[in-house]
Amino acid sequence: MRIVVADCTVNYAGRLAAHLPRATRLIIIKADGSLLIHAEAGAYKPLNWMNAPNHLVEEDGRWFITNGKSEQLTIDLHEIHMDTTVELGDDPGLQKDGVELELQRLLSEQPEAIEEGMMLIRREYPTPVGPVDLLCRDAAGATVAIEIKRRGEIDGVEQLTRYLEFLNRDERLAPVRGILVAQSVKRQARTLAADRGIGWAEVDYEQLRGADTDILRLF
Amino acid sequence: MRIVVADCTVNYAGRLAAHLPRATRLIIIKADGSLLIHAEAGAYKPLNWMNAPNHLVEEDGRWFITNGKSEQLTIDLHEIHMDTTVELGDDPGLQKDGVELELQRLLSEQPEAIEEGMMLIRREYPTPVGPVDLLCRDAAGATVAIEIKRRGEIDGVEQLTRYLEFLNRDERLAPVRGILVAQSVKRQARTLAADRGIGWAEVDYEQLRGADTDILRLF
DNA sequence: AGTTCCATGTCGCGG
DNA sequence: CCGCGACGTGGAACT
Repeated sequence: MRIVVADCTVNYAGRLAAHLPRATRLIIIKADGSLLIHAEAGAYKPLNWMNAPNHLVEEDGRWFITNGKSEQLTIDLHEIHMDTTVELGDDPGLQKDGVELELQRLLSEQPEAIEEGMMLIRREYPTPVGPVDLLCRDAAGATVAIEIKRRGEIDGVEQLTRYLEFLNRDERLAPVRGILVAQSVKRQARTLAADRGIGWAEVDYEQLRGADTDILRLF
Repeated sequence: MRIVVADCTVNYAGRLAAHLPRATRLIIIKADGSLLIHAEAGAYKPLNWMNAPNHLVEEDGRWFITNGKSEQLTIDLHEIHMDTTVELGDDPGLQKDGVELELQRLLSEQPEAIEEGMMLIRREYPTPVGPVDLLCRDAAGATVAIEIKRRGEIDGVEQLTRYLEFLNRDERLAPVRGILVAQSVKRQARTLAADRGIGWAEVDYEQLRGADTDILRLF
């Protein structure tokens, strides 16, 4: 990783055109070639960047970075205040915990946590407007579409509405009802869901994980 | 801006829980307090971060960063390879050109690029649920609401559906039909649009811009 | 402050 | 490789 602090002017042409007037900025070039330009303010998002893979040509005081998708970045370096290269090595990577995918995995293994007698038909059941998180059969034998969110908000209800619209046209499945499942379901989402005849349920992530561990322990 | 390269272990607890095993990484602390942790690979997005405003406490070999939203980041510094502070100063900011707004401007000048005989009534036509990008009249004299996106996806159809719902209550305009216009319209968006009786059209940005230049040349 | 919507979104997964 | 949806989405504009 090469770390440069320099007075620079930057131009980007690609998905749009962008220009950075002369100022002092931090420029990072990573081992894979990706390049970031950061300013003093505003976290997270670089002012300008170029993702790997790309090609960097350095000629006196000017860098040209191009990639295969006809994007081009030009950096004019007026004055260099720092130019260091450090070896970082591979990163073992981030371990996340508590996101939707994990919730989906846990619930697909314990659909009865949503409702007594619920059984999984299929995870990621495809529809013309996208896959339903879980398609289940309830205790009475009726089909249930389940949308899982970390936080249950209005767009979760909208999404589920679209799925139900299409699922209910399939004679083999209809009638299909829907349940929005989340760690917490907001008031507005509850209201809209109720209005559309869609159910909702809150589940406890820690408890699900506990049960999951218990299941593992049986084997 | 403080630039640190160090062997570190990181833990984040907040919107989710995340853990970074020990490895060498780049840590940036900006003037506003925001903190970024970058690895050798993967551009743009930091492995972990903490946006300003936040509070940093440094005690031997360990940093605690907390913010008002009960998010917490802990960094254990095992070995520091670099620790530099540089003064960057204010950034004049980025000048952008050529996103959705530009597409809207071009199409408002060339509505016939969407459909033969189309004429502009008004750009950013207001409704109770937000402004419609373009309100037009077609060759037959009927009102048309046009939603412009760079990429036509499902939420574009949803947005247009909401506008149409309200526009069609206005007797002076009704009946109003809708067209989703984008550089490319995805299959799912087409399906949903068709299902709702909404049209879609793809336009070529470069071609529009070319035509725009030609128009300018006439004057 | 809360909401909505864009983004050079990025990222990761599944077909 | 493309399509599709989540994201600690971030960030800006508007109410």
